[in-house]
Amino acid sequence: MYGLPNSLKMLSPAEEQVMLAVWRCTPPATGAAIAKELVHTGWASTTRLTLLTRLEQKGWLQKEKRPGGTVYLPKITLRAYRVYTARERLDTVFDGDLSALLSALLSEHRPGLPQLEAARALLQQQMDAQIEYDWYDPYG
Amino acid sequence: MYGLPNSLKMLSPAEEQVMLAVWRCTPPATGAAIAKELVHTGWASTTRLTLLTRLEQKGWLQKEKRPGGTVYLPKITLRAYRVYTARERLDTVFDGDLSALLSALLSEHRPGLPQLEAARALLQQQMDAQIEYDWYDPYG
DNA sequence: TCATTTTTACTACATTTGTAGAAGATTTTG
DNA sequence: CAAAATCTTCTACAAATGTAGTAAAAATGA
Repeated sequence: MYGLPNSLKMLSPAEEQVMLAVWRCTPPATGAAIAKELVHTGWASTTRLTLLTRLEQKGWLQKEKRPGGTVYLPKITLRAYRVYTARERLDTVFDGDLSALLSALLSEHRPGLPQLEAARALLQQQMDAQIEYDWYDPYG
Repeated sequence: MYGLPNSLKMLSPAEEQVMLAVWRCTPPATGAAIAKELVHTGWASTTRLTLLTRLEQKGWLQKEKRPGGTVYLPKITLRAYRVYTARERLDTVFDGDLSALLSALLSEHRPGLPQLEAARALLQQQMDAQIEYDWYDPYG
């Protein structure tokens, strides 16, 4: 449901920054809005534009010329990208081991209780669903 | 405690594969053992060696010539790298939001109950520690 | 130990990535 | 609308990355 089209390879770090900036904008993201989201990079405007163009060529964005300025529409949702990148790390570096990943995250970081509680609830919910599934599935 | 030395920038995908292969070996990792861990890549042996050399230059590995063959010693532990890369994704793509990351992981994947239970236990443990900390810390 | 196999060092090169100047097109503003 | 400010396109280029050949060195086997 959330996989990326096969043709989309991994983003380079600079490209990723641009995509994240686009996703941060209220759509449709205008050139100016994206620029604002990228001030922290200190890039020349041409650098930003080069990256936007490359992202369009690679199929991550769709550029649309409108009166008042060009807008850039993500072809991939942030949600899909998150699923993809999280999964990629889990499989590549953590051998698919969810608790190993979690443990790495917690080992340096002290998320607040609400964060932790929310995360735990998610897992609990997943577990409940799983149990129900096992219970009712005739092939389980 | 687990941060990478600042001088170490991110690994490229190919370099990461090599480091993962080295970590998979029982130390000390010999050239042959590493090669075995990388058969799936289909790389020419020179490709592998080029990458090993680059990793040494960049400070990820230490090469040691021994009678019987060179061995490669990781200067960075797998554990440290995992912490680093997990954290990097969390901050960059998930805005530091742990449950967002978790939710991305669960949305496509159906880890088994033991996996989920282990993960939940980890969180629970972290929460307990947190609560205790809040309770006793005079500055909390 | 000498030929055979394996490993390593050095070199090479195409592709991708990071970064931006010059110049033309567009938008904004007085 | 004309001048000023901004945006976009095209072009460029150095550095990093992916990939491997050639030849020298080391290990192995007979």
